[in-house]
Order: sequence, then C-alpha cells, then structure tokens
Amino acid sequence: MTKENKSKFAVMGVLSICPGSGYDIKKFMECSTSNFWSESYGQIYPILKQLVEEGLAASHAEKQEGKPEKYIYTLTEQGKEGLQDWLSESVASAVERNELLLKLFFGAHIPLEKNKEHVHTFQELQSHLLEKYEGIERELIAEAQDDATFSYPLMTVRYGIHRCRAFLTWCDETLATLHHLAEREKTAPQEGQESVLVKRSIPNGKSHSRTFYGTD
Amino acid sequence: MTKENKSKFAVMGVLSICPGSGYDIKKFMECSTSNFWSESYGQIYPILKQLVEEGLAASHAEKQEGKPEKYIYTLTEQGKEGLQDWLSESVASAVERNELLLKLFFGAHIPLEKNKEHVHTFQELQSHLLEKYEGIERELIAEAQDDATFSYPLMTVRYGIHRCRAFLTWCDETLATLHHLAEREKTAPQEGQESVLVKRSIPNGKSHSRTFYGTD
DNA sequence: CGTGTCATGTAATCAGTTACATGATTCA
DNA sequence: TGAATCATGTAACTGATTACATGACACG
Repeated sequence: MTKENKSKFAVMGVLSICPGSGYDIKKFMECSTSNFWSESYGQIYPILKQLVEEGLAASHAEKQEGKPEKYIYTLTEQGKEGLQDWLSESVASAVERNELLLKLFFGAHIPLEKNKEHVHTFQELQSHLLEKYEGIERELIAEAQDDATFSYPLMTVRYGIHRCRAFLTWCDETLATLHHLAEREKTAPQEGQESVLVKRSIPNGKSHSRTFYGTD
Repeated sequence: MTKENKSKFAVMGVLSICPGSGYDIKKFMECSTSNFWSESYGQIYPILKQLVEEGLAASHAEKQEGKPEKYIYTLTEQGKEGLQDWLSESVASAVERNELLLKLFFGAHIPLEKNKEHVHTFQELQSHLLEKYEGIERELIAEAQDDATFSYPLMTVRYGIHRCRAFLTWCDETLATLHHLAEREKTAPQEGQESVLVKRSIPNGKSHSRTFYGTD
C-alpha cells in the first residue's frame, strides 16, 4: 500500500459515525476530535471528491428548509472496509515538535523570568484544558453506561487528562527549579548579559563536539 | 514581525551553543534535541544560506585533516540578539495530531484485540523512551551540579519523563478498560461484524447532528 | 439592505521530507 | 577498488493552512 494520507481516514472516520457534508465534518471535528485532530476545508473538500472517485463514498444533494442545499456524503461498503483496514494497521509514531521545549532548551540565553513566564503560560493552558477534559469526561462516562461505543472517545479524553496532570506536575517542578536557579544567581558572581551557554561554546571545529545531552 | 519560521531559530539555537557546519547541526540535533525537535538537510542548508544573507550568521571554510573541508557557521551579534528575541517571545501553542487517538476514537469499528495491540505497542514505545530519558537525566544531573546551564536541557528531559509515566499509567488503565469491554461482549448478545457505531449513525441530515463528545 | 450563518470550493503559498547528485577521504 | 563516513547541496513532491471567491437564505 502506498504511503496513505491520514487526513483521508480522519474524514472517513467521521463519515462512518455520522454521514454529512464537508461543512458537517468540520463542525464534528471541532467539537469532538479537536484536541488531537482537525482538518481545514482546503483538505476536506478535495478529499471528499477523491473518496467518491475511488468509490469509497457516495454523495447525494439534500434540500433543507431555510438553509442552502448541501451534499451529504456516506461511506460505501468499500469505504467502510478501507477504514477498518486502516484502523487495524499499526500506528506510525512520529516525533512531534515542541516549541516550548525548544525555547527552554536554550533558556540560558535569556533572563530567568522569561522562562518562568513561558512555563506559567503553559501551566494556565494545561489547567484550562484539564477542566475542559474533565467536563467531557463526565458526559462520556454517563453515555458509556448504556452504550459501550462511547468508551472509545472516553479513552481519548482520559489520555488528555493523564497528560494534562503530568504537565501540571512538571510545571510546578520546573517553576521550583527556576526559582532555585534565581536564588543561586543572586549569591554567585554575576555573568552579565552574555550567557554561560555562549561562553562555553566551542570556538573552532578542531575540538570534537561533545554530546550535550543525548544518548543514541 | 512576519510570521517567522521556527526551523530558523532551531538552527540558530544550535549555532549559539556550538558553531559548526550544516552537518554538525544535524548531528547535534540527533543526539540532543531529537525527542522534541529535528531538522532535515533540506531545511538546514537553505536556512544557513539565508542566515548569512540576513547578517545573522557568518561562515568560514575550515580544512580538516583526513576529512573534507567544511563551512563553519557562527552567529553574529545580530544573530544572537535575534535568537534572544525569539526565545523571549511567547510560545504559540499548536494542536498536535495524534494518530493513535484518531484510531482509538473510531475503535468500535474493529475487533477489540486490534485496539489492544495499538495500546500495547504504544506502551512498549513509552517504556523504552522512559528508560532512555532516565539515562540522559542521570548524566545531566551530574553536569548541572557545577554548571547551571545544564539545568535547561534537564528540564526538557524531565518533561519527557513526566509525560512517559503519565502515558504508561494511561496504557494500564486503557488496557484494563479494553479487557473489561471484552468481558461484557462475551455475555451480551453479539452484534456481529457490523459495529454499533455505524448503526447509531444518523441516516439523513434532518436530525440535528448531536455532539459526540465535545464542549467548546 | 446589511450582517451572520450555512455552504462549497480553488489558488497561492508555505513547511517539510525524501530522493537524488556530487565529491573528498579513509580504510579494509 | 569498493564501502563507509564526512560533507554540501537541490529538485520534486506531499501535506496543510490561508486567503480568496461565490452564493443561498434568514433576520433585524
């Protein structure tokens, strides 16, 4: 199988539990999968067209009262099979980029307070997310009682909750470290504007560059 | 400031602590920032050229014994300032895609065992990562004793450790849920191949589509 | 009649990976 | 001589966002 596009399966997944228009798909994702997946119209509409061409979905126009007509897409049997095949395939784990960590890694270049701010902003974000997830969790637990189907979305929310809590713990720890570092800085001789990191950089290529933190 | 490219600052960051060639930058990232950031040559070399054009870096050729010549890049004063400015800017938090969660969300479409496999694979990955991070942590703790500079990379490793542990907890929990679901399935009347999710899908657009799990 | 929402689409652009092309040097 | 590593680069392609263009319909 040629390296398939995940967006396609995201769209098929939404159609599988709720046939609808491109517009509907976007709306669905925004309220249901937005914390781990979203698509723009620029992706959705071409994919929908492609799905029909490949016989994985079928569309029909539908008149609505008081609203413009829309094209409802439904997965074909072939489409359902295709989705199931993809769902069964093992997950390709990609390394995700993290801007916060990138900034923090080079944090010695800027005032300590700035780093604290970054962590603090992240902390607030995570605590809001946690609240949001816990709200969704409550709803889903209720629904999962009589319909086991809801257990799956629930698992994804639980993932978010575990992650949020871990990040909040890390924030506390990191803010404490930063605070501790600030204490040290006060007593130790001042380095001025120029950061320590820059000073210890290797001026020419002769010296074999050292591993800064890694294994491998 | 026009929406700036993060790759550029990643490269500048590496140069700030260790001037070197494009090749060196790649190597550095592979052993130091690979769990939250990496770049390909296709990005690095054009960026290096661009940095020189913008006066943010300077390069000079350097002959090496037993190896081909290489071009060493060093940040200029302007480059250092540019980096510091970016490091001080607040972090733009983007929603990251998660293929595992996408598959799990639609997990009701496939046999329970398949979902277990996905979680189990993820579990193994996380436990290997945790081991790796803990190894790096030990090294960095030692180094951070005499050089506070290493506290920053250490924070990024701690982030990884907290996250790994949370994910491992989630894996245990989720595997238990899946196990529990399997027990239920045995006693409950069989649904056959067709999944419940598909059955409860809304057949036409008349019915206002319900929120499947979300707030907002 | 203007604004807001519903609805569909395309074009331009950007970001990023992969594959490819080249070549020096060392070592078995 | 051929493989391995060091080293630099480009071209093609894919993936994805953003901006843009269009238009129906409702409501104030």
